[in-house]
Amino acid sequence: MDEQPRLMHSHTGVGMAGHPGLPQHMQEGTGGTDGDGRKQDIGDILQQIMTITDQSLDEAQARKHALNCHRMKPALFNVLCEIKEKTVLSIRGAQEEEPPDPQLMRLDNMLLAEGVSGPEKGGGSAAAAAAAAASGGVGADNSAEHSDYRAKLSQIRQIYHTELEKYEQACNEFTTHVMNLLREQSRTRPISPKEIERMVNIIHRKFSSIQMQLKQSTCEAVMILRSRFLDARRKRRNFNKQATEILNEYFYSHLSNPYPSEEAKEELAKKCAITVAQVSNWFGNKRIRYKKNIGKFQEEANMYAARTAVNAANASSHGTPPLSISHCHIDAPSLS
DNA sequence: TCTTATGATTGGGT
DNA sequence: ACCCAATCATAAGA
Repeated sequence: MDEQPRLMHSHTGVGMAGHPGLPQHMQEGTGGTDGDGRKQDIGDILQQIMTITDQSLDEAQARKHALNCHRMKPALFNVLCEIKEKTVLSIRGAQEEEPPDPQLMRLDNMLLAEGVSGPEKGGGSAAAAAAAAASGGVGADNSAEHSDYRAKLSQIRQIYHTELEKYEQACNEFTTHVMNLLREQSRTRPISPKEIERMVNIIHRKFSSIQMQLKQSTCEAVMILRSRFLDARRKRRNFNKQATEILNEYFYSHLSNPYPSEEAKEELAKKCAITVAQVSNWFGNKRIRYKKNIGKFQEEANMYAARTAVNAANASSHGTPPLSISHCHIDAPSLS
């Protein structure tokens, strides 16, 4: 226990006043008497350092060894650690355990939803499905339509993952390095395991803040990609022929009242593999455009009327008339 | 390249 | 909430 003080005061009485290596203001203490005492100690130590010789180095080495091997050393370090722990706790307060950052959670959720941070293939399908629904593409051209989107998304995903891995690796390397360093130092200065843990936490927090930046920029990239590829207006695709025929068939066979009910819209949407909203859009467009130029659509109207008539005839010859076809108007309709 | 067709959006009305 | 009308932006055709 008394080794340390002896070491500190082994060469007492040699003041530091006027020492060439020290700036003047260091010597003119403004603190109280306690500060003066401490400065005196520091002066002693400095003086010792200045007068170190090979011999004294050996001597110090021997002393250090002796100190390390002292039977009371663990106890001393324990006490010192305890004192340190208390001061640290009083300084830092109770803000150790912070709740998970809501913004980080939001970013995580979004990345997961976009299939960037999720499992390799499964996550992507959700975004692809959303893309399909938004663009209104159907069937075969669907996959071709979004292969580009998916390629870009997976590119983002790859960059994200490699970066994340890099950060993680760097974090782990740094953490182990610091831990080793602290463990090494704990032999010569009091460091409690708790302190090491705290240091590790600090490092992790730093790295996770870097990760958050990565996540944020990834999110931005995905949003830009989405807005570019999924803006249906930009990437408008015509409905396929079959869907258009189904819609036209309904329209011309209900020319007197071309307003499908919610249920009818749903059925049409299912048949055409498009959304109900798209069905509504189609009918809205069709009605207005038909009304604007009935003449232009006359041929089309006749064609569909004839076709439905043929269908009806065929169906009735088989004994089962179609449910949906009630009547066919070839004349000008009642749109107004 | 210019024109037309077409799906989606917007704004106003009921 | 639904519709109409105008408009946008792109696809498809000439």
